[in-house]
Amino acid sequence: MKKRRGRPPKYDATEALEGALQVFWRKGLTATSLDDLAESMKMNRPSIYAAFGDKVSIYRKAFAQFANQLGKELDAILNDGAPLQDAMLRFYGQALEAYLLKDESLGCFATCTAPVESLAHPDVQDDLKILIARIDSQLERRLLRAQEDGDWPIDRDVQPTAKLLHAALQSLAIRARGGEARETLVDFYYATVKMLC
Amino acid sequence: MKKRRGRPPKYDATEALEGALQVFWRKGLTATSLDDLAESMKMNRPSIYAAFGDKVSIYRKAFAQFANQLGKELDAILNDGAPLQDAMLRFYGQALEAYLLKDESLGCFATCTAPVESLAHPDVQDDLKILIARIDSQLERRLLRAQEDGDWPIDRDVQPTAKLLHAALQSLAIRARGGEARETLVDFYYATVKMLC
DNA sequence: TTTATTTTGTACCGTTTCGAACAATAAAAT
DNA sequence: ATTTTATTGTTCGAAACGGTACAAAATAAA
Repeated sequence: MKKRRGRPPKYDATEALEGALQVFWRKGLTATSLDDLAESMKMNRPSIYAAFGDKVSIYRKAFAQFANQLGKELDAILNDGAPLQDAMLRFYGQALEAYLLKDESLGCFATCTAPVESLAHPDVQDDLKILIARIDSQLERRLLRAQEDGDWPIDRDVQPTAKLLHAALQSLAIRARGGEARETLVDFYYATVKMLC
Repeated sequence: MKKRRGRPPKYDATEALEGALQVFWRKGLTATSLDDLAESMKMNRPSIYAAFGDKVSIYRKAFAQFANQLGKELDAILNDGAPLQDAMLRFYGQALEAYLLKDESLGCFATCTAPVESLAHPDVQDDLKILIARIDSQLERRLLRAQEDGDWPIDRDVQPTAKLLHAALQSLAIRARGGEARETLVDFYYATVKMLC
């Protein structure tokens, strides 16, 4: 680890991308201006461009950071030893906490901001597709383990159930963004867990 | 029905809004410029403004037209006398045809373009919320009728199942927009109908 | 102390954007 | 015909946008 040579950066890359994520989450890619980003990333525009490239590149890097953190959190929730039903209730409960942060109707960053950009920006479409497949896969593996543990009926189809559980999560994201009340969303995911797990 | 007095409009309001819908569907509200709209609505900008107001107003009017047409189509599919499973398969099949029109990964206009705008434009949030509730309600009524007809188990919960069927539709929309292949989407909705209907 | 290197921050450029002003046009009413 | 009313289409202007040039600043190396 040798020392850098020039003037030291004032920013931290992870923190800056976290700031970018917060604006993109609320405004989406297109409606977010470079001035918005400069403010929330606490950098000025030339520094942003030098460090992360143009606006789509910043969005994709923020998306990647979001996806990685999400992957870790889901893994922790799904694989902490709790039975399937408990795990899934906490899975949805924690998601909903992020979707309704501080009573803002945020929804999911990926589900609510990426689809609209995916036609104009094929790279974003790929990012979204990969993230969806990754969550599908995490849920499938959890269901498989539940079957091995005798915690979930062996005769049910893992893959479609995983996708349906994922669909419920996406629906929570969209419904939260649409302003539905927390209570109705909670009722929905409880019923979903009851029906599918 | 008396005759209008001034120069007759060259445009038809429904057709113009249909043109607007097509651009908004692909680009979303923010990324669509008034020049884009002028081209697809076959009107020039001042005429658009006089007839439909500003960009958000145009979007909301196109959204309303979309929602009304969708409501009628769903009603026709769900209530044509076919058994529940057949009706739901055609419900998803017809949706997917729109979502993958001409092998464009369009997804659903409402699901893919409205959420990202709903924080900046509370009116759009309301439009989205109302449309979601309307589709929920149509599915609920169909399940209730299936119970009355002995076509669906009386002991299952109508409301959560309707929302879950709706969630599968929303997931199809997002997955289509993410570029998933038609075949995997078809497999998903067949499995969904099998599990829930 | 001097030089090399890297980031910062001000200022700027060309383009695109939204919205409006204005005259020209087309039809009905008088 | 003339007037009235409503839409069309050209044109304009002010603001916002994404992106960049360039000098000042800050640190390590020589």
